Amino acid sequence: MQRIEKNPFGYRHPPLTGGQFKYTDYSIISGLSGKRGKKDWVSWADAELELILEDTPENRVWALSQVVGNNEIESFYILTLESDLIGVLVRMETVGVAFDRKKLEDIGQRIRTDIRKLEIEIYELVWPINISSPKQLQTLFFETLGIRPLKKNKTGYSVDVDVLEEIAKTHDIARLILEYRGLSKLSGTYVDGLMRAAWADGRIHTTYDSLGAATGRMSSNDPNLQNIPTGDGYAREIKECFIPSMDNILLVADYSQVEIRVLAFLSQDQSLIDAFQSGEDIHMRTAKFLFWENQIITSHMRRIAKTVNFGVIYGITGFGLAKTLDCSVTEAQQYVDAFYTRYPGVRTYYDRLLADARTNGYVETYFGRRRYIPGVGDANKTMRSIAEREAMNMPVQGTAADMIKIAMVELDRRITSEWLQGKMILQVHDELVFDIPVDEKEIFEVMVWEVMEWVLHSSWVSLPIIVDISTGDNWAEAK
DNA sequence: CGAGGAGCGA
DNA sequence: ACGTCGCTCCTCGA
Repeated sequence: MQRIEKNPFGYRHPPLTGGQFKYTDYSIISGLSGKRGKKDWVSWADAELELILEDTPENRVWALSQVVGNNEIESFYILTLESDLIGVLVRMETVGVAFDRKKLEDIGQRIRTDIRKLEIEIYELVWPINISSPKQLQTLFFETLGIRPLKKNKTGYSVDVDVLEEIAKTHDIARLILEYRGLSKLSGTYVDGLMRAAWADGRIHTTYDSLGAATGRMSSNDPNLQNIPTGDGYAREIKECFIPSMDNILLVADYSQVEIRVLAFLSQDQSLIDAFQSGEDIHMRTAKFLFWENQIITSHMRRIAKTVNFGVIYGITGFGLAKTLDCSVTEAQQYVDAFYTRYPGVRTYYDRLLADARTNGYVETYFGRRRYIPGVGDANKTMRSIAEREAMNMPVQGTAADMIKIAMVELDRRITSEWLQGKMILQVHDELVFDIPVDEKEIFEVMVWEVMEWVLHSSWVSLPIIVDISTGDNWAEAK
């Protein structure tokens, strides 16, 4: 059998302004067995990949087994899904997203002006200092100003946003530094970064790593388009720079609270399912459980409930929740306990999940994607707790990732078979963005809605999956 | 050039 | 120790 050299199916993108090239790894084997620790991918270099070209079930499983060993073969469904997704991602990367560089340049100038003003204000209070140096800020606050440190990190005392918010109550300079930080982030990562990333064709072409996360989520890099700011002000203006192609509009479709719905689906908790079937606001429902059933729920109470809902998915502890909510550990623990009391199926689901993880050494999504978690058997309590949170989170995050990947493959297929001009251009974990002609708006709305909601259905439980769709002349408007 | 801190998103 | 998953920018020291 002929051995194929590494990256035989490499796809080369059109040249950048500076004559650089981007390269999309076209292999389907890389990483399919999941990470064993940070960045510890299974190598696929020695697989005989021509078998994958033949694309038969036996060949795929054989090729995979050459790399990962027979005991850790991924489900065939996931292997097929990842294989099918490769071409979809290549098309998305190649099309890219249109980008308004002039507008970003203008935004950048205004941000830089604001930064200079802030620098002057800060330097009137302290000079000399590098505001971007945590080390120097540490010296300023905890030695020069004699403030009591709140939080430690590996190298000393933290000066992150939580700490500075606290210091800002008594020292104005902390507030200025926070403003400076925010603007610096926008200027460096988003204005300068995106300006560098824009191609001569006036578009930005990210690169997706289909197996970028250990849970099955994708990641995006060069540039990362999955962490474009969402806020108001400059952040919103930056997002407005992402625009449709000439005469087109952007259509954004995003899953509503998909991870909590997935938790309801996986755990089969009747109370959680009822909440979604009734169409009630899930955070409001949890708030009623955590506080008094008939009491008026304030926005503050709803915020706590929302934090608890998300926290549970991450395997949060009373201590961690207390830190997030800035309340006592006792109070936070009461919230966590109340959640599990009112959604008892979630507790039994997690108990069963962790027991299975200890038995099998892995957890898996509804569709059979696996993550190996050796740490669940670790003698060290800290290591074991970390592993348990990973085990609890993966099936939820991973099933949501499976869902949107399945939808992407199906939507790509329909766009092609129905000869539509619109294109799928971006994925942000629970959101898909399409660049479409105005006259395809209704077709896309119906099609995207149908496919995205269809991917998680079963005969024994009816759980509503809700997709919100909106359109606009830029990414901020369409969101 | 890499580690660490920080901050942006889901 | 203390909530999951990522990527990129900056500083600082080898």
